[in-house]
Formats: sequence, structure tokens, C-alpha cells
Amino acid sequence: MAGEVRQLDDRKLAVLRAIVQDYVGTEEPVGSKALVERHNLGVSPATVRNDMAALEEEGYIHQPHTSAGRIPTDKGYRLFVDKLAEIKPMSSPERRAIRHFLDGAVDLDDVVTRTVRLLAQLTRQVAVVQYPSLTRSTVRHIELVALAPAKVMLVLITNTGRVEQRMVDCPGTVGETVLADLRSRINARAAGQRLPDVPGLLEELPAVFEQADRPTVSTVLATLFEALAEQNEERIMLAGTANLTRFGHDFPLTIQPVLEALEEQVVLLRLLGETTDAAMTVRIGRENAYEGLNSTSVVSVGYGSGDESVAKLGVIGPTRMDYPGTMGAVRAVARYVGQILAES
Amino acid sequence: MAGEVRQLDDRKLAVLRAIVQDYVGTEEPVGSKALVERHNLGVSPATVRNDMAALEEEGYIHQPHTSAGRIPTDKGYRLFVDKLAEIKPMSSPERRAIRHFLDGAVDLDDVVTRTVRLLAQLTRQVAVVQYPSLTRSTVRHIELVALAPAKVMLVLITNTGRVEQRMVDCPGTVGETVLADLRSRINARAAGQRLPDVPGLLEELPAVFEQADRPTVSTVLATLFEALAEQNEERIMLAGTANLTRFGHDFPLTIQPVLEALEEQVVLLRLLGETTDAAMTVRIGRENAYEGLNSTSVVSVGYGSGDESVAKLGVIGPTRMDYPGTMGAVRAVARYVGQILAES
DNA sequence: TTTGGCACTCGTGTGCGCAGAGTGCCAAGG
DNA sequence: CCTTGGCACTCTGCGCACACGAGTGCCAAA
Repeated sequence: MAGEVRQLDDRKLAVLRAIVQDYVGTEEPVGSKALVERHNLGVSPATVRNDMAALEEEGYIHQPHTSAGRIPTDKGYRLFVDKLAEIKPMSSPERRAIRHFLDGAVDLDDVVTRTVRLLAQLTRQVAVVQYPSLTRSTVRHIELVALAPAKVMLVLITNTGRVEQRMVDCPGTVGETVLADLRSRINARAAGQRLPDVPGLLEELPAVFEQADRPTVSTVLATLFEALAEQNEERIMLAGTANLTRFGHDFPLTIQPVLEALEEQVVLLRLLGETTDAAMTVRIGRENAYEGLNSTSVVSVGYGSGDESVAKLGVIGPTRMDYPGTMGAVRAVARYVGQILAES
Repeated sequence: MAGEVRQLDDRKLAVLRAIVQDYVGTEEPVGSKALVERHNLGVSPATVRNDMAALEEEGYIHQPHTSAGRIPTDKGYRLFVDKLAEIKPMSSPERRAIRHFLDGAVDLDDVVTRTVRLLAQLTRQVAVVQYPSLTRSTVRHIELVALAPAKVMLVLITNTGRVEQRMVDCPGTVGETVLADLRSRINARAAGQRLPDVPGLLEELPAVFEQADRPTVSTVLATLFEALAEQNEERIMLAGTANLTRFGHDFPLTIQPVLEALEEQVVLLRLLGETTDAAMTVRIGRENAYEGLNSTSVVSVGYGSGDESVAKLGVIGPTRMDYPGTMGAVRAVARYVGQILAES
């Protein structure tokens, strides 16, 4: 009654930290005796037991049944991540390996593929990498190609190296000169602009052309705007699903919903979408909106070619994961991918 | 000693067929008594037992331990697939559903995505679809775009709707007129040709240009040839991994190597590559070259836009799968995808 | 060649007891 | 007031014995 948010003793926090660390290591409920043996807390098991009782009272830990050790709750992990743990920086050989592995990439697809594999390997968990989003990118070039008298192909190239193409069925035959004119006018206005800004800049373009060509111009522009707006085209790459087998003992039950979630791009996109841009986000257990991922944690962060983030990446693993290590790996990989993208 | 290839009785074959069917249904070793009850074989359990002993002698079935029922061996499934089973045609509502589901596709990516999901859903197994291969396709159009004074972007569009793009760093500045000339000459010779034939047709193109432009032309062509030749760029799409959870009871052991295999595009490509083009191929258990898939079967078939196949698709499931149904679904989906591609 | 009978094998499920781990509580000590 | 050692209690997991039942192989008879 004295207050929901009772202040926890320093030692109690140390005990919680020790419990999380031990449990992550052994995957077994940890008892008071084992704790004092493995960490030099300077107190007796009995004292630790009292602290544990308090921690349990507050909902940070929980015991599967009487006479078993304690395991952290989602709330316990949350406190651990927020207050008790420090992101573990990668060792310098690790950093060199990351750098070296990513440097070999030849194009955007390759960058993403390598990144996701690397992340899966480093964390030994499932890795997710979102392709650089169209929304944040800028136009590098827009190309129009006449494929048939009334068929034009539109190619959009962004500064992140991404390419989108669309077929346009025009209302009438398209002259090569008109097409060339349109192409140069579009590029003159749109090149270097952010994708969402482009429609506004091209709005009055049809008026420049002769009456007869306006329908064609409008059709092409409509398709272009559609391509620009299409948020849904956000693509995602996955790796490390085999790591799911290390999840737990109660197998099919835990793994199935996770596999199902991983197949739904929409779910993954929403998952990453919740990341608050630059800052690293950790969603623990039931904090995840999607029910199938209630017993997993998601660590995600934005990455970008310059100072601001164009897409996100992260890993998905059991709530019982090595948070400091995972966060370190995620942060390091995001940084290096950003650098690679900036260079190209 | 009378001969390894002893002729099997008609009834023994019927027994084998019944064993396979029952085992696939129940996932439990099937005994003689249960067999005569569920199939009207017109003989007594004792007779069936004799036949079973013979079948086991020949290696078609096997019992996990004394006093357990029999389960088919790889060899047994092989005989079943080759001689005892008929591909089960899809029912007409099923066919309509397939047609309807695939008809909604808007571009090649969408076709492949829908196909792989559909196949996974129909068979309740893991589905694999290969993108229409570059090798078998023909050139629809090749586009060259000057992005910077010495930087050209090359876009290759195939008749299957696939788009490949490459950056070309030219040895010197590239004039727009030269580029236009090169573009039209390339397209005049290459359009409509099969990809592997294109290099031969363009071989002597540099000679047509002025001395000063030849290095540039050669560089562009080299990149084009590279893009054409790049077999490795074969892409593959997966779906239905969540169905792996229905694999068996001895879980992590079976599922892990399979998940690992599924992450290796190379393995999947080789797997599909073994398909003998048009004919449906079934690889059972240890017939699969890749070790991790030794307890799975792969059913695959080619599909194509016209009369010949441009790529392959298939499903991967436990050796204990419903072969007739799976083969029916695979065949039906392959046919409809072919039709869709032919229409576009 | 088929069939019924019969003994045999072997995996599975159940009940019991025991050991071990871990707890909560209490009374004594700093 | 916090810490500590002691102690009784409560679980789980494991080993074991046992019975059950499914399924077989074999044999002798039809």
C-alpha cells in the first residue's frame, strides 16, 4: 500500500541482474545458493532469498513452482535492459570481420543479403533487414523507355541504389521526341528530390505539353506517383530461421507461431515500424503487438546512408536472450551498413 | 538367391499400397489387423503378415522394433510412387480457386509470391518457386542511361518481365549520341533473342564504332554479357516454413537441418535443378543429394510460359507425405502459372 | 496357399519411493 | 533493523517394477 513504485535496494537490483545473467546462460531457473556461488555478492543465500521474495512481490521474477529457482519476467527483463545492462561493444577483431564481410558487397541486394546473414550469425538468432525505404530516399534518375507504340516502361532509380520499374499502357501512340522531352523535364525537376516531394513538383507538367500529348503525359505521371507512393513495396529480408531450433524445449508450441509471423511481411514491417527511428528499440515478450511473438523479444534500430535513417534492421529471439551482446551486434551492424550505403 | 528382383504378388503390392496410405494418414506404424479392417483385402491378418514379411525381406517396409507395426522405407515409397499411385487431379472447385488466386497478380514478383503461397497452402508443406530463369528467356529490351559523364546504367528486360540492372563505369566520357546509337544497335540485334545467344550476335559491334568510342562500347558489352551469363542470379522464393512444425515428434533433430538447407539458395537451386525439365520429379529421402534433406521428399516440376519450361517449382515435405495429392497440386499450380505467364 | 491359434517380444503407461534442489520461516546474532 | 544459519516443507525428476496390449512369427490344420 505504501506505493506501487517502491524503490528497490541496490543489492536487490544486483540480484536481479545476476538472475538474468545466470538464467540467460544456463536456461534453468536459478536458485539462491547457485547465485552466491557464481557472483560474489558478499551475502548469504538466506539474504538473497529475502531479496528474491521482494523481487517476486514486485513482479520482476517468478518461480515456475514452489521449490524451483526463479526466472525473470518480462518486467524483469525490461528493468534489466533499461537500468542494469550496458550495450556490449563489439571487440575490435569482430568489428574488423563485420567491415570486411560487408565491404565485399557489389549492389544493394548484396548489401542487404550480406547484412542479414551477418546479423544472424553474430547473434545466433533470426535477423531481419528492411530494404532502404523509398519514402526516405531521393530520386537519382527516372528513365522512360518505349517498348511498343503505346507501351512505355518507367524505371525509377533512387540514391540508395534501389530500382523500381512499372509498365505504362498509354492512351495513344507515344512519339519518341515527346518521350525524350518528358524524360528530360521530369529529371530536371525531380532529380535529387525526396520521393514524397516529387508529385508536387511535377503536378503542372502536363500543361507544358501540347493538347494531344497531355493524356499520355498524365498517364505516365500517374504511374510514377503510384510507384512513389507505394509504401507496400517495402521489402524485407530474413535469415537465421534455423536458429529457432535453439529456442526452448517445449518445441512445436513456441516455434510455430514464430515461423508463421516471419512469413508475414506485414507483421515484420509493423514490428520494425515500431522502432523509434535512430534509437535502439527493445520489445520484450508481451510488449510485442503481435500475439505469436509474445514469447520473443525484438531488438531493432534504424540505419541510414547519412545522418538519418532510411530503413530498419533487427533480430528476433527468445525473451531469454543475451541483451547486451545482441544490442551490441545490432548497433554495430547498423552502423557499418550505414557507412557502406553512404560510400556507394 | 533366386533373384534380387523377385516378382511381387499383386496382393503384396496391394498390401504395400495400403500400408503407405494408412501410414501417411495416421503417422503410426500399421499392423496387420488394422490393415484388413480398414481395407477390404479379403484375406485374414495372418496372410497379410506373411506378405508383410516378404515385403520386409525385399526392403520395402521396416519395423521400428519387434512387436510394432510396419512403416514404408524410401524404397517402399519409391515403388508406391512409380507403380501404385496415380496423381490425384484437383477437384474443379480447387482448380477454380487456383485460377482465381493467381489471376489477381499484377507483376512477375506478384505472380511468384502468390504461386509459392498457394502451393504451400494447398500442400500444407514447404513450397519453393524459382523465378523464370534468365537462360531460357528472351530479350525484350535493353536500355542504357547516362547517369554521369562516365557512368552508364544498363537495364535488361526479359520477356518474362524480369529486370536486371547494372552500373557501368566507362573508361571515358560517353557522348549522348554514341549512347543512343549503341542502344539502338544493341536492341536491333538482340531483341527477341534468347539470352545465351546474345553475346554471339553482338560480338563484332565495337568494330562498327569509331576508334575513340570502342573502349566504352566494349566495357558496356562486357557488363551486359556478364549480366546475361550470371546464372547465380537465379532467385528463389519460399513459403510455408511454418508447416515444418507438422513434421514429426522428434523435433529439433529433423527440423534443424531442413531449415538450414532452406536458407541456402544454392542448395535449393541444385534441388530444383535436378528436375528433368517438363516431367515431374519425386526425390524420396536419401535420394536427395543434400544430406540435411535425407528424411524429406521433394516433388518438383518445370513450368513455362509456352510449351517449354523456363523455371521450376516444387514442394518439400516429410517422406511420409501424401504423394498423389501433393503431385496433383504441384502439377496443377505449374500449369496455371504457365498460363498466366503466357498471357502477360 | 490360406488361416486360426498361440507363445513371445517389446514399447508404453502407471504407481511408488527416494533423492535433491530450493524455498519460506524463525530465532539468534551483529 | 538487517543478516544469517538452521530446519521443515514441497515440489520435480528419476529409477524401478509391473501389468497391459499391440503386434509379430511360427506352426499345424484346412
